[in-house]
Amino acid sequence: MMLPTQFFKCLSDDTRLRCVTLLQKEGKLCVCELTTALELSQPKISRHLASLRQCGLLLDSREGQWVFYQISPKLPDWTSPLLNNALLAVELTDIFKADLQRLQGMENRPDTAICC
Amino acid sequence: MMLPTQFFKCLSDDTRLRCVTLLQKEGKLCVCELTTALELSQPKISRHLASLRQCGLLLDSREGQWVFYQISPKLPDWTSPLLNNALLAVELTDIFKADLQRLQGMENRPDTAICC
DNA sequence: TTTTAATATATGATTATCCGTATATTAATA
DNA sequence: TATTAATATACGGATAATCATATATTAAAA
Repeated sequence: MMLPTQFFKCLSDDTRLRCVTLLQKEGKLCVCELTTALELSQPKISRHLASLRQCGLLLDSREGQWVFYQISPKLPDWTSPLLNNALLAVELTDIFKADLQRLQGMENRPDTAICC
Repeated sequence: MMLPTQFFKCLSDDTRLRCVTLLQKEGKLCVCELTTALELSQPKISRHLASLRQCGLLLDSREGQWVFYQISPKLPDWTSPLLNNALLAVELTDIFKADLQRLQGMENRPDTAICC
């Protein structure tokens, strides 16, 4: 079960906060989308996603060669307003704006590739 | 200036989260009140309060032999809803309830002692 | 079946965090 | 001024977090 301190620890690292808020904004993203958006190494992204999955904050689902992550729908109720306010705070930062822009400018995104 | 990750790091430790939420609830408390409420050693409490003051989350003010701490009024706007929701989450926990009860049951609290 | 793309994990090193204990500082009081 | 109460800090050790690099796994495609 998720405890408040554990929840805040999840958001206390730059890489993790950027992943979580981007997922909060976009709903569902695969590892390579996050890697591109954040401009960080794949192992670094995977490692942080694994820790977020292990503590129950994120849910993963494999679709073919891609693994998609999303905010877990099973989180306790008190997390929801905190996640919303975290996103509102982070959206103000230049780092987040740049992450979102790189994501939207990314070519060959798996979601769009599937429908072609 | 306070950044989101730094803010969450402040709340990612049990001792700090208990102090911050108790201050959020009670407005202003001195070190010995927090030490009594949390049943932790004075140096441990002081060390965490110092780190919270250094990053700008708390404000301290000396009144005679006591040093009072409170949530800083100079925090950026995005912190306010996060602090409110953090309190709502923490208030549900047994640890917080016990902290509050010990605080309210404390004898010779400096605030009340002053008006005698 | 070989190869390639996407993702995960293992390893070892570095750094950060947290703690208990001892001691210093500050202000009030005797 | 000596003492006491409240608070802060210094020190050393233990534990945890983070990272870069290398390698393993999984699924698709050639």
